[in-house]
Amino acid sequence: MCSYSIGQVAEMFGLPISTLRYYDKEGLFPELARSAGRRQFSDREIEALRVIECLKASGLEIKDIKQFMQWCSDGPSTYAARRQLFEDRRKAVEEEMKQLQKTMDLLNYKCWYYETAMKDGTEDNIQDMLPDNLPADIQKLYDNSFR
Amino acid sequence: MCSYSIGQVAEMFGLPISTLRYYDKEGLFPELARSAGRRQFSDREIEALRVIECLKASGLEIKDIKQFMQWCSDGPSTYAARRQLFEDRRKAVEEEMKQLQKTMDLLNYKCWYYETAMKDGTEDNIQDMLPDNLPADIQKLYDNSFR
DNA sequence: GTAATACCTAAACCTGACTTTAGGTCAAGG
DNA sequence: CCTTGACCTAAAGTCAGGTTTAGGTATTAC
Repeated sequence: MCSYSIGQVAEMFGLPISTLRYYDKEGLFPELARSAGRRQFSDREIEALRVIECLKASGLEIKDIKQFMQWCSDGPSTYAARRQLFEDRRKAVEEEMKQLQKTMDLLNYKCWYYETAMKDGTEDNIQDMLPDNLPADIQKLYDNSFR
Repeated sequence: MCSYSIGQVAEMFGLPISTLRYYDKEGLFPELARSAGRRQFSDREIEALRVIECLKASGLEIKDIKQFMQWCSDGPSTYAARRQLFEDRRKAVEEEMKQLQKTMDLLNYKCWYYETAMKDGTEDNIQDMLPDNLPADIQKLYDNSFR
């Protein structure tokens, strides 16, 4: 069984030590061991940290991550709840990716817009032709970013 | 030329009125007109708001969005800066999408994990076989989420 | 004329996720 | 011995991005 000090874990994950202490205080490591007052991170906590980063990236709040970690300590009776959580996060991330694609479409449109403006020396030409006589692929980018 | 009240714009964008006032206070509508003290949003501000939502979704902070809006008021001399901003945002969003894909991979792995655990009634079997004898596609999901 | 709406400002407040500060313990090295 | 380094706690501070509050104005509907 290997265990790591808080400093080693901070190094491994590129996180400040204060963040790990904060996570612990918020209940994200319900089974974290101590030796002479010092935290001893085991492989369980290393894997937990990977999941914490994933759930955070999916948009979950700390207090809900805490709930999940508690479920993990509660054993097999919480499998269904844990599975549902990951399902829900999957849906949320899918939504987020769709949103980001719309964002990307508008960014691409704007890049084209300013390239054209720089060629012309003015944006007036583009602005006037906004309705429909701009290149079909460009118009599509602009439209996609709406809905 | 049509103009909209703050209430109409809030309705159009599904935003609280207080948010629009806050954006205005932060300098996001440098050319916003007033009539008898009331804000009059024109098509310029409507388009600005679309861009604000896009830049926000790309991860840009309010103070940097303000800078961009200022550039827009400053005329053609800022075309290059504006273009560069959108380029940079495009890169940032690309990165974010890659990150989200890794997140998605781990979420998918975890969904499979708990489905299997529920079939088996325990997660011990899965945990023990973590190294390499799990289905290749599943192992890949787990690995992908690392780097 | 008076009451309901829709707007206005400045300033205080809120939330989540950390970070910083101040003061303390403990083990190893010179 | 005593100092350095790595750890500890509780509590206060920070920051972005708003939201709420308190008090006021102007227009419209009866």
